[in-house]
Amino acid sequence: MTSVLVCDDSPLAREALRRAVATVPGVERVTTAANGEEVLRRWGADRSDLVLMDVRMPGLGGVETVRRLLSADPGARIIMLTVAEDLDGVALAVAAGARGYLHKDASRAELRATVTQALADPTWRLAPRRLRSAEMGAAPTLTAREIQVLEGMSHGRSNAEIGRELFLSEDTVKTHARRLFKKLGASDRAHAVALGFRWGLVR
Amino acid sequence: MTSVLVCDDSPLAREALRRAVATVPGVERVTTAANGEEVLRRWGADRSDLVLMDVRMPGLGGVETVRRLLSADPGARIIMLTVAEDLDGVALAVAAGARGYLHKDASRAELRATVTQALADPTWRLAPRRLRSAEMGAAPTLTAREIQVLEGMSHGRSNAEIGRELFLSEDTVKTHARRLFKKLGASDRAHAVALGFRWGLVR
DNA sequence: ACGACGGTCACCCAAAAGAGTTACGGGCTA
DNA sequence: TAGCCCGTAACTCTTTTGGGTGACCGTCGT
Repeated sequence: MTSVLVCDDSPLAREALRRAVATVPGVERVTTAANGEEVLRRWGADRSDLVLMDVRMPGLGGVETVRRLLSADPGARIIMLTVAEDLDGVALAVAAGARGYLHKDASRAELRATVTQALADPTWRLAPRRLRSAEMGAAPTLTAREIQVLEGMSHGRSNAEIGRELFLSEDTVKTHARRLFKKLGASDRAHAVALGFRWGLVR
Repeated sequence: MTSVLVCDDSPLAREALRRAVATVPGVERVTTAANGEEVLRRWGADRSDLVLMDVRMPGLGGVETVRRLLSADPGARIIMLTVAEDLDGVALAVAAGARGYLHKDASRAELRATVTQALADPTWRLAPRRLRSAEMGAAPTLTAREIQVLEGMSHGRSNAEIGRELFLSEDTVKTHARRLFKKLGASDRAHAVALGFRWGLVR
């Protein structure tokens, strides 16, 4: 009897989570709790295989609940739920023994994948997936020259300056620039530099 | 001989951190490394009492470096440095054994307090303080508007487009642009975007 | 051997950017 | 209250950019 406990103080979020978790293959029962106290109170009589818990809750916070739950039952598997960059909460919860965390704005698929994983592997720890939206995976390939030009741009040099530096004519630099814009899908040099940073092509 | 090792791939941040840490009472030596490999390579011959390490680094990431460093020397004390909502990194690093973390935009006082605490108490763990004030070292302070304009630039928008987006005239956007260039020491928008990334002002 | 690609360069042209300057109102602070 | 910074805006003037296009020469792989 595989059961999951969802704990969140917001009824909307709780319900949404309950429904999402219920669609995970293998999950036969999903119970909910509105706060940490409720989780602890019921844990003795009714344990679940996995707990999804909001980091930020009124009363006992998520972190304190993790601590108490684990001291009562060291085998409890807990995944924290978090909105935004709740660094403190997540870090503390993980330090306290939570297995991982999920962004609340993670996709349903994301949530299900993580829950599936956590249920399948009792030793599972921290496989926090953050959706990299669309295009991640197709890293644009710039030539060495193009990278040099992009780097020049990132150092605030004009095309003419880059040309002097690389012993090229300004026109050639412009050609490289145009080509790398195309490859990166950049609309101008500032955009190209930003994309370069985001892709890890320059620093 | 109390020594601290600062590891960050960004020369700007590294230098700023080095200077800030050097002002902590009791710290006699501050060494720096540009990447995880360097830290590990030097650790055998030259250990420090505390390591400040960027979460996000090329090559061995901060997290992997933490793992390896701790498996080599379980007593190593490490504090992660992070920009923005680097949830994955921080959570992983803490799970791997880092003692805590610091936002890169924490104030200098913040940084010093945490380093002092970590050095004073070998058992210290996770006292992540988040302060707003900013200006670590020479970190330029941009106004909200200026950041918005910089972000617009990083998305490849023209001044006119940014203006439309923010309900400003193009001329006003240009004014903000000129001012933020001055603050960042940028020679053009591409340079400004690069510096924004290097300082962690945009992503 | 042909084609694709990369590196080099040139020319034209419209649009954008950047520098300099001025200005006004609001808010905070010394 | 005077000063300073911020946000807003406009104006001028010069420089730079970016797009389009065409071209020549290697190298590589098919």
